[in-house]
Amino acid sequence: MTAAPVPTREKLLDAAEELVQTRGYNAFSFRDLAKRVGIRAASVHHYFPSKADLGRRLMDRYRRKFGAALESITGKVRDPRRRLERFVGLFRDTLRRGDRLCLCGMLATEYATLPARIRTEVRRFYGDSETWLTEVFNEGRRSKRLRFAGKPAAAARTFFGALEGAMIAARAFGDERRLASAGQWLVQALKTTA
Amino acid sequence: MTAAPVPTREKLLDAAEELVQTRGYNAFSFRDLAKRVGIRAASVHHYFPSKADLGRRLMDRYRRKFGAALESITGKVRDPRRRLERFVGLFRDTLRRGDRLCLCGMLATEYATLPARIRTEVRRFYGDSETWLTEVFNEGRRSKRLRFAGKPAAAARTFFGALEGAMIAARAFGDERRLASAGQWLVQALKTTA
DNA sequence: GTCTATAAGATGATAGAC
DNA sequence: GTCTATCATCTTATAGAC
Repeated sequence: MTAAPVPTREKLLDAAEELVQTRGYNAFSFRDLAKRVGIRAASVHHYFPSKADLGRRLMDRYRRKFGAALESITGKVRDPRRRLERFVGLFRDTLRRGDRLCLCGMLATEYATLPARIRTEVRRFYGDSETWLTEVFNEGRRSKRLRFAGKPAAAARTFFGALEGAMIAARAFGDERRLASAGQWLVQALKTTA
Repeated sequence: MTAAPVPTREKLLDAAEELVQTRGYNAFSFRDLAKRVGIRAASVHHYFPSKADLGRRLMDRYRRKFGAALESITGKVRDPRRRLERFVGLFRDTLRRGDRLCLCGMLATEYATLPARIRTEVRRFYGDSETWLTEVFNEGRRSKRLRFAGKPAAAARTFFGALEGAMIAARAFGDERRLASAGQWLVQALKTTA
């Protein structure tokens, strides 16, 4: 039994993902990236013609992976309240794996400086996440497991944004409990709000 | 009656503030900054020896200005719920003034790349804001104008982080209603949560 | 696929003239 | 205070050898 070798392209995406999640798109270079993978900066261009292209592929892959994680939750967990807790768990896992932020939150903050291609991917990630959450809030209201005022889509956006914000603060303070606490507070509020 | 001329130092801080709030600390240069003020990049060093120093002064000034705005709210508005609405209003005003993010939220996202001096100022901003909000939540619970589970400090952190996150998304979508909607949702939840 | 070499420009910062 | 000149380094990207 031999482990399949990781293609250089995947190694590059993995390393770039970590760099963007921790430092940001504007704060890493092809040099940084190449060094981590053990090749030269020029060789990165063989896989990704430009930095903008790399950024777009990165966000695209991240969105797909996140989407798969959401599908997994949908398949395994029925209760809307517990689905939200699992959603929070995805953010917590990301933060724990090397003080990373959500790639989407990082890039959204850098939005004004991003190439159009990457911007589109960022918005798509918001769209996917909010669509999934909206469905959870819909089902939660129907089954009376979640109580909240207003439209489910508004609750979904607020919930998602609140986690992004909590994650950013949690990393700045080196205290992951800030994220967990925000998640608990939000779910608690959704149990009891009229 | 002649308007007092704005000293170059203030002009630099104003221009830098706008640049960091929109583009980020890592995405602006002394050249960008100097060009906006009408001097050369080298001259900026006369006022701020290094970029790190500029960043620190910037965050310090921003924190003081924001603190003054909070004091003003405290002096003018009694009702805790309305104080929260005014707090949200500060974020909305910032976003409207040229699609700016909260300086603190921007720098917190870039935290991993920041000099220690700036990091300290970022955490101080969180501290000040959360302290003010905690007092509002305390008073709100006492007067039964705000209802929420858990400690006031936890509610304060979640509230603050949620606005930071909503602001980031609102700018990416070019839709300030995303911020207003999140603010309303949160305040609404705080009226009715057990 | 990876390299070296190179381009053309940006970056933060300093020295010293005016 | 502001400038020009300069530095050493980094940046994204391309051309062409191996």
